[in-house]
Amino acid sequence: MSSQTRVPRKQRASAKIDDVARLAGVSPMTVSRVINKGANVREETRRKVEAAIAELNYAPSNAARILAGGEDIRIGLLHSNPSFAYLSEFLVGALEETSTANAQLLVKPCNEEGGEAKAVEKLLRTRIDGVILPPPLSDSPAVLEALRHADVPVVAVATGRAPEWALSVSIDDREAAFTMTHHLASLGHSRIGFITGHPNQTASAERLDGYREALAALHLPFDPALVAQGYFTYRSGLEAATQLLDLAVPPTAIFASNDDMAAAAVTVAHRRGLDVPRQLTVCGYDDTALAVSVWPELTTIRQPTTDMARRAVRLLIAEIRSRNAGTSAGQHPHVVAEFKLIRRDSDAGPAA
Amino acid sequence: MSSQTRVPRKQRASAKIDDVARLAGVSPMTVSRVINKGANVREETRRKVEAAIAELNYAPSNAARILAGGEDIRIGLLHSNPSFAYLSEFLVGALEETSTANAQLLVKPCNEEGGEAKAVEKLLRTRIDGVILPPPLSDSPAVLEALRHADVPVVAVATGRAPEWALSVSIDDREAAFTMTHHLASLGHSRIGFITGHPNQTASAERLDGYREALAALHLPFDPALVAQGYFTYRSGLEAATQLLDLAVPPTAIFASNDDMAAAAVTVAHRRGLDVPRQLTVCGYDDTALAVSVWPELTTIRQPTTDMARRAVRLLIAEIRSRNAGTSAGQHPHVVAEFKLIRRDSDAGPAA
DNA sequence: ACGTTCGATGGTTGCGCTATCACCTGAAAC
DNA sequence: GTTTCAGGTGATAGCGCAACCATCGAACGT
Repeated sequence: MSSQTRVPRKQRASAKIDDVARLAGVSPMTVSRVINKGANVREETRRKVEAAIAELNYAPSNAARILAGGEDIRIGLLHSNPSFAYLSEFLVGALEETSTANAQLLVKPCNEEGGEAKAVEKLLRTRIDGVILPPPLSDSPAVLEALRHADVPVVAVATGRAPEWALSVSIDDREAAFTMTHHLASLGHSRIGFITGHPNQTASAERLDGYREALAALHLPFDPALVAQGYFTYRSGLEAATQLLDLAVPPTAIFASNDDMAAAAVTVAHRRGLDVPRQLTVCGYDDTALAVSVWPELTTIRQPTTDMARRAVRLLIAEIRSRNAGTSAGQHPHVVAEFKLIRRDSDAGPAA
Repeated sequence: MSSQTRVPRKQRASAKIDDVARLAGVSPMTVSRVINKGANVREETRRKVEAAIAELNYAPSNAARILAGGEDIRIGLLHSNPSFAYLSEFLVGALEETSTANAQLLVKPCNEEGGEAKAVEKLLRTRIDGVILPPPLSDSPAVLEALRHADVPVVAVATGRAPEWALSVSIDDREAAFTMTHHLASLGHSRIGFITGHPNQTASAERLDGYREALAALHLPFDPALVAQGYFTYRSGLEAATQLLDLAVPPTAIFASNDDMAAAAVTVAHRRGLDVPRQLTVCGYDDTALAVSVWPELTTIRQPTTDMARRAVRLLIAEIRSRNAGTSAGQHPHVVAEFKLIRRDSDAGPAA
């Protein structure tokens, strides 16, 4: 009835697709095509449109895109307190990939020991299309089980033995430990001590296996006394290294399952007046910031953490898409990333 | 003309606002009101709607909300490589806050020395409403200048001297250093060595000032020989500590401007057969993971990093909103967070 | 020469939500 | 008893974009 002149709701300063279309002298639809895949657009038209986009500094509205039928992928990332240093590299990679894929990343801490299932439940209540699990959560039976129960796609990262039903991205811990052990042997060491990781992380066993396999391959004897139990903490490394160096015939090299424990081994050596690496070689694993915050800087194994996070996100998104399309092949890819032995100053041949 | 039955575009499994409305027997608009602020809705109606929401497990579509006139805040976070451990705590806080505020966080590395301005430019090209700068970028004149030029709201975090035109969140470095120095003196130390931070980070000077002020307040002499230049790196800490301990009358305590350098000081002490803390007290700053990855664990100053990130985001969003509303008061709040002296095992009274 | 096909383009519609205003009730005010 | 007003509620109209046809011209075949 009334010819009311409603006030416009807002004045987004930024250009919209119609502005671009007008400037380029085409329809909005054509602009959309140029932005998206650009299929079936004449070269000349495309150029005009692109020029218009550049001139107006146009950036499509994500919200509108999603609303108009684009997908809206939401990925949850659960993390627990340990290894903040690792987490940040991981987050950066995940964030990067989710933003280029136009997905949302929801980061949730999952700290309390018993509250894991609860944290999962809480996360899932917000409609999550997939979950990405960095270590050590990627090994947590409670979390894994809760997620499996919810039938949500999951990527387990850097775990030694990912569940079959999940996706995974990891390095070959066994091979990495093999490589490091081989490296130490090639330096001339034959009594190589090993400090294990926490028994509830599957990677720990893999690393130990790699150590043993290398020994076997090199026809070196495996001496159980040279394997000391550690728990990935500095403190446990202190004890393990002490135990190893207290041996009647102590090792000439110690390979620790992470950098914290390697740093601890260095400390123990120094306290005993042992020069590293002249009198004792010490190697770590993970290449965390600690590896270069210690003197001498640690020879260690580096995982491409940021890149692994990126890959994990990509894997997850692919799985989500194929699920949505009903194309889920029931395949669960397990990606193996390349590790790298980083040689620094903590290794040398055995003392004469 | 044609009574074509268009195929529906997609079948979002999840409930929409209309479903809730129908179930609750009200209009979508009422549901919207309940979701948002709930102003002018009868208590009974609200309850019905809430029940319907719960039953359908309804979650509003962000995209639709934004599109329908909600704000769409995009915050950029620039970071450079140093102190990955810090970054991750920071990221977690920032992510948390942006997601509850329904804003987007765009994380961009800014590594190359000269490419800072370029990184800023690249970030700004994507329509950014504000930028959050963790250290050490919060002290980078190049970055700051580029941002100021672009007239974008900025929060500088953990900088000693934030530009007036920007927002900031930091602890009072001067007071923190004062507190630590005071603590050492109260333990009985009167010759307290100090290792400075990198001269291009403004917090360094603040910390030194705090040290000097505490000395003055305690009527202890200030001896320039007890101040050694460091650069926040482990290596520089090694040199600085060596210099300090080589003094004819060496200090009985060393206060380093960060944990890395404190760890280095511990190493130097150990190499000289000095027991820490029995024969030398060493204290750090920042409470990074390193502080507890070293033996003895470091007494240090802890910044509430995660919380500071949260606050920074909140500050930025408030500023963006008031700008959008044209209410920008020209005020630039500078929030001061609470630090905490964390006492661990690296300090004790001076040797008798 | 004329129909056929296909590539390029445009018009229309609607994604799910909220701003706006109209409306409708009941209670207080006259 | 009627007016007034406020609080509660509903109807309508987009937000900016992309899916879905429709269309139109040109290259192609016979």
